[in-house]
Amino acid sequence: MDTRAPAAESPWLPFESRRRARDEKREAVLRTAVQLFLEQGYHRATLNEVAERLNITKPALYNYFRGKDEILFECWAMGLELVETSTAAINAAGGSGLDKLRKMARAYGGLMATDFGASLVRFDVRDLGAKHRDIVLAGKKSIDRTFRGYITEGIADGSITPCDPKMTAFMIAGSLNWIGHWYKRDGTMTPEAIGETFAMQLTDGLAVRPPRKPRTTKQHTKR
Amino acid sequence: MDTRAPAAESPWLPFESRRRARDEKREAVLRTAVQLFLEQGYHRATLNEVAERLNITKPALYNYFRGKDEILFECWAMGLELVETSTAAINAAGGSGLDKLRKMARAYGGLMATDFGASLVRFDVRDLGAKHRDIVLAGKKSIDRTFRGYITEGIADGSITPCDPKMTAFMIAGSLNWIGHWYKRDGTMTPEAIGETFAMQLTDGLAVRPPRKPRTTKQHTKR
Amino acid sequence: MDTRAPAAESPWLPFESRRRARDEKREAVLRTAVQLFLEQGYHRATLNEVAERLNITKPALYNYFRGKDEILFECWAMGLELVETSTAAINAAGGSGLDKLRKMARAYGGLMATDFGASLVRFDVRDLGAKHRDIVLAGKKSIDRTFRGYITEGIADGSITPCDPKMTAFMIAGSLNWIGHWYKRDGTMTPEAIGETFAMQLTDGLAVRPPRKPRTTKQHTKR
Amino acid sequence: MDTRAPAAESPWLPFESRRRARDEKREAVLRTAVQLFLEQGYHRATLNEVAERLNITKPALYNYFRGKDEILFECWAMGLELVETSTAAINAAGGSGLDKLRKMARAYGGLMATDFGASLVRFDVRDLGAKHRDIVLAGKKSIDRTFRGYITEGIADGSITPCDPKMTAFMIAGSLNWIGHWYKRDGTMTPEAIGETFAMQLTDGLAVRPPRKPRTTKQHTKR
DNA sequence: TATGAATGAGGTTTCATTCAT
DNA sequence: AATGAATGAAACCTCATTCAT
Repeated sequence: MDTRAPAAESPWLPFESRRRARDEKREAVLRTAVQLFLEQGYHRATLNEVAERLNITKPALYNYFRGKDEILFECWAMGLELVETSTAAINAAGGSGLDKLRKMARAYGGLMATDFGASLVRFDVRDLGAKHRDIVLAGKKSIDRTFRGYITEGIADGSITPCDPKMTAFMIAGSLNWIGHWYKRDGTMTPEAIGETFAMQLTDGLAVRPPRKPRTTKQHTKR
Repeated sequence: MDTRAPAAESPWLPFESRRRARDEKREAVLRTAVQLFLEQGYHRATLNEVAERLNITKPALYNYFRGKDEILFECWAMGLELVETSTAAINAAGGSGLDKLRKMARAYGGLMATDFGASLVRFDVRDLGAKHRDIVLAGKKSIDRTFRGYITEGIADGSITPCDPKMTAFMIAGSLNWIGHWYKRDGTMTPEAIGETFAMQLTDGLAVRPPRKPRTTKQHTKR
Repeated sequence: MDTRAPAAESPWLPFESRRRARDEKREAVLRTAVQLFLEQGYHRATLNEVAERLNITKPALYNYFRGKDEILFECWAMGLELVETSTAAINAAGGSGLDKLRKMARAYGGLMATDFGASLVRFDVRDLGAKHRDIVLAGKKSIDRTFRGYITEGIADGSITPCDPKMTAFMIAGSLNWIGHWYKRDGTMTPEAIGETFAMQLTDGLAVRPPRKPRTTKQHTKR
Repeated sequence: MDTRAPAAESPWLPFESRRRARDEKREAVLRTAVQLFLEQGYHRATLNEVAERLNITKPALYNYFRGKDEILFECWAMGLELVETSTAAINAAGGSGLDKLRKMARAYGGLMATDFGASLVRFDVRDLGAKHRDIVLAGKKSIDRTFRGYITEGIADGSITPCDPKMTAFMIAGSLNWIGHWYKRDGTMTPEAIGETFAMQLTDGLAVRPPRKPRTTKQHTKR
């Protein structure tokens, strides 16, 4: 019942603004849904409650999404997009393999403390339709390839100690993924700090170290 | 398999053997269920299919378990038991903090490639009743404490480079937990090998290293 | 069958009428359910049959009630309301204790020949949830208190022969309650007639009688 | 399997005693069942719990009864038998219609405070199979006829004020039946006392009274 | 675009009952 | 006579989804 009349000046704006309104609502649904899905788990969460939290009714959701599993898919899509943005930036910035790996760990670790980021590891691809599932699996594979790629690169350019890239990627990514499971927003560390810590410590063992002088004093990252 | 002749000698054996039969069946249910739950996810898996795979009918399951969620709980309980057995052995063997941590990583990583081990990280505690949930959460907390304990010990005894035990434990355990998500039985590496690899690489960065001479030949991490 | 034309005049009516429609349906469910419950007994009656009789499907019932036992509770609530209405009217009208008791017997006895009235004595409180059960028990207690109150009043004001109010109330109410068990709608007596008969005969023995002259002709109870 | 040899002296006794044992067990089942049925209601009570209370297992019950509804029927049968015993005694003793009615009220009222007596009014004939149901209905009808008969007799012999025997019987029996619903064993009045009170008060209004002198002092049963 | 109402499908659970031992 | 195990039937309930308005 919005009765303000902008229609006079431009027959086009209302359409635009209407579309924008629509997109905003769609996003609102998504943000609410992802929270609920994370809170209660996809299966226990009901569309009814999603709707309730948005002060609308269940069928209204179907104006924005084709069904529950499409909402789920979009959560994943958002997460994947965030990751891709990060990797694009990292690739663009260049640097050694180790550099990139560290940046990636930092970024990805941070994302894991995010609703849409956590979606990547807290939801179950088997809840998706075949088509969507394939897309998501492709996205996850791509992330894995990114990690492995940086490691391989690093080994090649000498910044990373030789190792099995596949296993090492699993190790690092697994460690970061797990953040999505234990991170609580009320924790003491910010997502960035966690990403940073993990990035350093995880890659510390991998860095090719310059010959050290006999230790005299302890000189360490933390503390 | 038990071919010892029963009834003749003792009226007591049949009772024993009956109880054994019961326990065996209970275990069979559990093994079938955990596989199905892992395959399809707890919510998609139906008791009907569990029963079908066992060539019995659904209500027969209720002879062994009080309900679906009790089956789920027992999967967890099995996993926790396995972990506890491992830690007990590790503690009994003694050694430096680093030693223990490595052994733990090896054992725990190996378990993650196991059905009941994977239960610890693939299922959702919110699917349990309040009572069972508390037990499981306590168990998980205990595992976390074990990891942290070994790290703290190691720092104290000088075998581990000082670090934040909490974050480090999260890192290591997370990395190992992730095995439960990606490991497929058809993979090329045995669970033990994976546990071994992870154990070494994860703890390598933590080990306090003797002063090194300038590198001449490659003699890296993997020892 | 509301035939007043709605939508033209007011955008508000449709809402009203919709709400009314909803209430009417809820009531229809209740009337159908109470009949079925009385016919077959609460446990033998299935929601499926309730739904069938209403030409809807079972889950549709859940739009109006939270579950089978809530329907049961509402039957009771309807019955209790009817009784309360009666007692309110009786209290408002005033009169001697005996007067009130007679009116109450008449009204209550009549209700027992009613679906919702019979609910009060034909259903089992143990089929209710704890909360609802408490409400119903309170309601029953209140009815009992009403009977006893009238008797006590009557004794006090001299209209009723002294007696044990508790036992007498049990006696009278029990006698009336039983109507709910044997009354069949096809019987020869109307509910009102039954109420009347019971009211007179039950209270006749209680009435303080004026000294009689030696009986010469039969002039008894039935008046 | 029983190899103790009492057989020598009498091949007949063991049979007798075995049958007696069987009957005793059957009765024990019945007593336990009727209690449970009254406590929880027929449908909520499970054979499992009946068996548990008897320290046997569910299938063992089937040695004594053909099924749950047969147990229910036997409860009724016990109740009916008790009533019939009473009426037989009353009839044998003779007396006026009023006398018999009073005795009957006393006896029947007392029975209602009994497990098997309460069975007559607390259970639902629709839970029985058709055959058993017919038997029970016949029994209830017979009880009704007995009440009506005494009343008719009393009217005929002048001991009871003329009235509608059908309604009066309903009234009296209903009042007594209700005892089965409210009587709790821990109450202050014994079953006999209740029967007595009800018998007197219920029939008091019916008795043809001798001309009374103007009341001077209150002289009443209770208080 | 949003809603109330209704549906279909399916799942867990309970229990009386039977059967082989 | 008694048991453990298993079954069949059915009931309640939940929820995503659709449809008419």
